[in-house]
Amino acid sequence: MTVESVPTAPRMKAADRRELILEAATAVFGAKTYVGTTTDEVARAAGVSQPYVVRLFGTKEKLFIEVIDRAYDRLIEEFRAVLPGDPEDLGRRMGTAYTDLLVERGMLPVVANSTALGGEPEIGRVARAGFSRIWRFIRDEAGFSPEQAREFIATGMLINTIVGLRLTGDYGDEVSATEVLDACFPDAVEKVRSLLPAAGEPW
Amino acid sequence: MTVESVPTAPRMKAADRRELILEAATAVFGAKTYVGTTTDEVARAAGVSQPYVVRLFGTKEKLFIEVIDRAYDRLIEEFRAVLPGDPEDLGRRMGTAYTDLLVERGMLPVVANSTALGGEPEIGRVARAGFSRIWRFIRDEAGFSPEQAREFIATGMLINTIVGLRLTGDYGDEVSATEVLDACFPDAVEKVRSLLPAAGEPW
DNA sequence: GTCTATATGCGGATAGAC
DNA sequence: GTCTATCCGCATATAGAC
Repeated sequence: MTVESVPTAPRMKAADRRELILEAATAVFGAKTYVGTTTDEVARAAGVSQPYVVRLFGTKEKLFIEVIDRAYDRLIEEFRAVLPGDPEDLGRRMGTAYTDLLVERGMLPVVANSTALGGEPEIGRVARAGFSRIWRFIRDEAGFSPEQAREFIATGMLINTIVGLRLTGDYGDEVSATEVLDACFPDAVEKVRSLLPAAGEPW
Repeated sequence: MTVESVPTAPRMKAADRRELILEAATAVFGAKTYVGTTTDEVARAAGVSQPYVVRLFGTKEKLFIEVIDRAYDRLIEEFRAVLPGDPEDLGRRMGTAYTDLLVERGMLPVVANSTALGGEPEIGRVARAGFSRIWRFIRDEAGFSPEQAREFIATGMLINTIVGLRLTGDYGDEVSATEVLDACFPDAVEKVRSLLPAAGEPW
């Protein structure tokens, strides 16, 4: 009986492997923040070895930069998809597109996290650029007024907060999630709740 | 000539020293996030040794928890201070109270950072509790309607984002800070800009 | 294309002196 | 009340085999 070789990742084109790792990285970075994430966790989530992650992306920072860049792109892609239709209703459709992205693990949290990292030279640059793209899209393509744009983005940031705080249940004397969510997004309560992990749970 | 003793922190009552360290910690945590901050940086910012910080607060996590708890308290204190006066104008006064807190280094960023850490068992608990206090204050003491409350908090989160992104200048092809700030808070532009560090600058 | 082994540096925390 | 010395664990990154 020969010694079985340790299960190793199946060979695959580097481009596909990159894609796979980027998805895993989005989920992990989203759950644990940029600094809180180790390249090893990303590697395990993607089913490859830690050095290979570094090998493919150079550094953890470069990996994160690709992740947030992709996330901002994805966001715009989803917004653009709901452009056709009644302009009166566009804000609502875009809001739905935003919360729908909760199913793509890490996508929203990663964007949220990036907005806290403006102080990092490289990451900050990319984060500001991503935010700019969103802003321009909303103004130019969606045709929002400054006031509408401000309102829309502010609401998105509030959703990020609810997600980040894991405001999904009732925590004793703390404010009830239902109360905040009800006040904020009466029609999205169930969706948001069902897509959030419980507090303390991994995502 | 006797050998000079290494400059050492002057003796001081532990309570005062705690306070001093908490202020330094707020600034550092605010600038570099919870995970990104080392207890050594906090110590140096406070002018004491690293082990002493740990000695006084037990762990880095406990220190951070005290920091955000204090920050949420401070926030409410400032809001409460502007309660008296024309109710029509209360929202604006509270908004001003919020942005005025930018002068207290780290205060706002630390609160923002805490909202991303709901996944951490201990920190998440405290962060949700802090957010709850704010929410209840706005509803019960300030008497905001659910819609007003939602609007007010969402705007606060947007301000946090602008601060976190360091959206303070013109970055080439990126969106101009003036454009976003103008659209968001026409009357606070100068204050916010003047209180933010430039991108890449320490805070 | 992917792994194992490993160097290296850093951060949190402890022990104990003054 | 505060410091110095230091241990230990962990995370990133490199070298090099298969």
